[in-house]
Amino acid sequence: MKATNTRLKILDTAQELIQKLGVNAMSYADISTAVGIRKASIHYYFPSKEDLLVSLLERYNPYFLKLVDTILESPDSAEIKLRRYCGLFEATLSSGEQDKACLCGMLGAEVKTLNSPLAEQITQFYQKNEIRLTKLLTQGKDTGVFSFSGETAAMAKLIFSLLEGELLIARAHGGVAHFRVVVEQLFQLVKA
Amino acid sequence: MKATNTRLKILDTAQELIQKLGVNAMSYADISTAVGIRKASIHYYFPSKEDLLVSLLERYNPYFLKLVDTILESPDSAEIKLRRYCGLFEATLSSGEQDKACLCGMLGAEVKTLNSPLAEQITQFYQKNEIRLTKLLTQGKDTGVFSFSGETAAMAKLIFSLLEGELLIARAHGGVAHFRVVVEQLFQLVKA
DNA sequence: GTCTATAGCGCGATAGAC
DNA sequence: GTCTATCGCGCTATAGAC
Repeated sequence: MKATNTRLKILDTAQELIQKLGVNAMSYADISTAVGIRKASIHYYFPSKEDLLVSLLERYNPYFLKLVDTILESPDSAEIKLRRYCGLFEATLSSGEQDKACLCGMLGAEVKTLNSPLAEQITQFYQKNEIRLTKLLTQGKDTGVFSFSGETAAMAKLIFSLLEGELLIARAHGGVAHFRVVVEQLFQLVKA
Repeated sequence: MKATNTRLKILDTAQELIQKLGVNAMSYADISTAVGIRKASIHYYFPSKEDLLVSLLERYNPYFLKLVDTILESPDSAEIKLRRYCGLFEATLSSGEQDKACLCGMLGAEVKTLNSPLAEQITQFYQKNEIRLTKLLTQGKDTGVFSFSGETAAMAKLIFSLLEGELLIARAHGGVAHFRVVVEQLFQLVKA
């Protein structure tokens, strides 16, 4: 697991291509062009495409969840924390020069074309986000900044599906403006 | 008649494959196996893959929107209407033997790999659903069965993104049960 | 309308030189 | 580690027989 520069460039490029186009439209040829190496060199680091995808999620999931944990452990109010959490998704949509979706959102759409180790990594990403959102919402209710009917865990599932779906919808229709409208509406629903 | 039957079988099969696997994982070979004809015969009806996709949306969009209009024009309460609207999505998820997402939800994820006539058809599907949801919510507010803060149009966008996202998430994690939990939570948020 | 046959390309993957 | 060269496969698409 040495972090050579080439290896990192391959991972970065593959991730960007998947977030933009999807797994099944991303190819070793695309990566080799973007990185400036030959296809065979990619196989040196990642013998099969599945190896590449597994490594991608082994890097992405902890990375993203670490960002979430940093938000959760901050001294901010629950409202600010939720805004920062939504901001992670908005940043994905508007960073770089192209519209990107969440890596696990894209992979989720195409999950029926993937093998079990990958499917489980995707599922775990969803679960862990729901758990963290549940904590965040619980804190918000306890501190009196959030108020909504229904189960907190159900609300967490709702928010996560909303953000993942919104990321995919907004790329085709409405862009960042659409995303922001929906996030503001979400706050209308949960604010005390 | 026989010709028409074959054409319909091709469209049905292509739609099911896309809803399950995505556009870029669906192939003429898959369709030919399922329908029981040869690849060349599919090209007789749909010369290029893009022709097939355009025809698919020319059929799917009016079909789905007609179902929605039937719900809107019914004498049901706004709450029942919204339940029936969500039911259209749940039926997609649980009908047949396999998990399927919304056709336009799947295509939306892979929209960056599609040409402009298709991208516009997808965008229009989103817009028309948001417009109809806005009407439904307005009626619900006017009749006193719905009550929520914020703009009605923003709430419509939120609900549509939620349902599209939930369809994709639930296939990988939680299934129909997950879907139902989220829909129930949605009703907690909008009910007066 | 449906078939066989095939063209032409891009894909993931491997062998072996350097 | 990176390269050239190549394999075998699956893809979209076309030509032409029936």
